[in-house]
Amino acid sequence: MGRKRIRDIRNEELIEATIVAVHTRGYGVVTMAEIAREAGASAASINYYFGSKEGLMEATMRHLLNKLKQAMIRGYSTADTPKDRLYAVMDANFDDDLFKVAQCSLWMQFWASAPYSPRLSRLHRINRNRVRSHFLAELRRLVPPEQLGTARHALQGYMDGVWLQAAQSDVPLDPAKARKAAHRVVDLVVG
Amino acid sequence: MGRKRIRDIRNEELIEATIVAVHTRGYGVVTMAEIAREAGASAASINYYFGSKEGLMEATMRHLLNKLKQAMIRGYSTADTPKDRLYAVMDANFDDDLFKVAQCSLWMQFWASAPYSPRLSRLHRINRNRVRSHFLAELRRLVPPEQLGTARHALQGYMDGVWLQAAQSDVPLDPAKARKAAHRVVDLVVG
DNA sequence: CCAATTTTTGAACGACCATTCAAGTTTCAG
DNA sequence: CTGAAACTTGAATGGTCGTTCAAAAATTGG
Repeated sequence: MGRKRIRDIRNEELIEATIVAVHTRGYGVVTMAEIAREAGASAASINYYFGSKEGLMEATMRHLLNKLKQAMIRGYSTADTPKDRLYAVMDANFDDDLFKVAQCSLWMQFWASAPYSPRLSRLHRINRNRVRSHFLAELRRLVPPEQLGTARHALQGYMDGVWLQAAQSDVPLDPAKARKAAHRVVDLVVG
Repeated sequence: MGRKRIRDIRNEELIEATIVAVHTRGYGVVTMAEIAREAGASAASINYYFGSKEGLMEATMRHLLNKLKQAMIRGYSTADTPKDRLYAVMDANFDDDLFKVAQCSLWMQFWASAPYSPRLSRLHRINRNRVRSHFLAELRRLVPPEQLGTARHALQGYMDGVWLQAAQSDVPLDPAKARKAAHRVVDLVVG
């Protein structure tokens, strides 16, 4: 099992380097060599670990999706009322660990290229459905049935929109502020 | 002036082909040859008209931004109350001419790559500021000052979010339905 | 119909890049 | 200590793509 350690360490280093490199150079144009330099490794060693550039990208996306999932679980564990759980869904997306410019940027770029990669679009769809059903489950208890679709649409759209803007920010983000703003939008929508 | 005609016709044809090709293949990987084939022309002739690939992309973006601007002006001309003008801003973004999968897709991909191209990011910033100030101008008359920021944020975020989702759709969009939904969100936010 | 201008394109060029591979270096179980 | 397994990398490979350019084709004004 000692054998597995190095692989795990390298994986994480390379994924972190990927996040930084994709953010600074752009998903479409970043090269293996640039990612490798960011990680202090060689392009060949990335292929040794991830098989290909696409494999690296998929692994990086999985890493981010997992962060989101963990934040969601963490939030749910201390939320008792439907509205608190609605807040929790929002808070997970604006978690301190997730709501950073580089990560929002990466997220958006994965999003933009997901339709052209079966491996990425699958991840994307799974995540989107999970968020959607969380929203619906809580909203069902908070708004009349005829407003359900509109409310879900408004909240999920808002979330996406904020990430989109965050990705373009040239100053560090303020996750706590974003959560406050999100709560106010929730209040606006569910009354 | 007969001299200008051919150039204009070709420009439009090539831009339309660009929209289709970028949508089907992805901004990051589409090639000049693919765009040319879509337009029934050669890659070399695109350079003759637009100078470079980036020039073509900028021209295509300008084309879409102009469509949005026209739709906005059209909507404003028949809106009398602040709320009607707020509807009009939304309606412009979900105009029959604009709210199509290929165009939403293109829009989003431009968005994702704007930070890495000075020419594109300039266009992006200008458009974003125009939409923002339209929202603020109308909202000022509809919500109390302390809710102004939240309301603007919620509506603009919603708009972006819907485009984002529309870009991933695998069925044709229904602009009229999108406008109705947007109106309901506006009602939800400004009461 | 002619010459000048505009438009089109095939082919060539030059640069770039993901991936592979053979040859090294490091790590570690026994 | 030792040999095998894990890890690393520089260089080579094969391919792709944007751009250029010279020459051909089409258009236009006179």
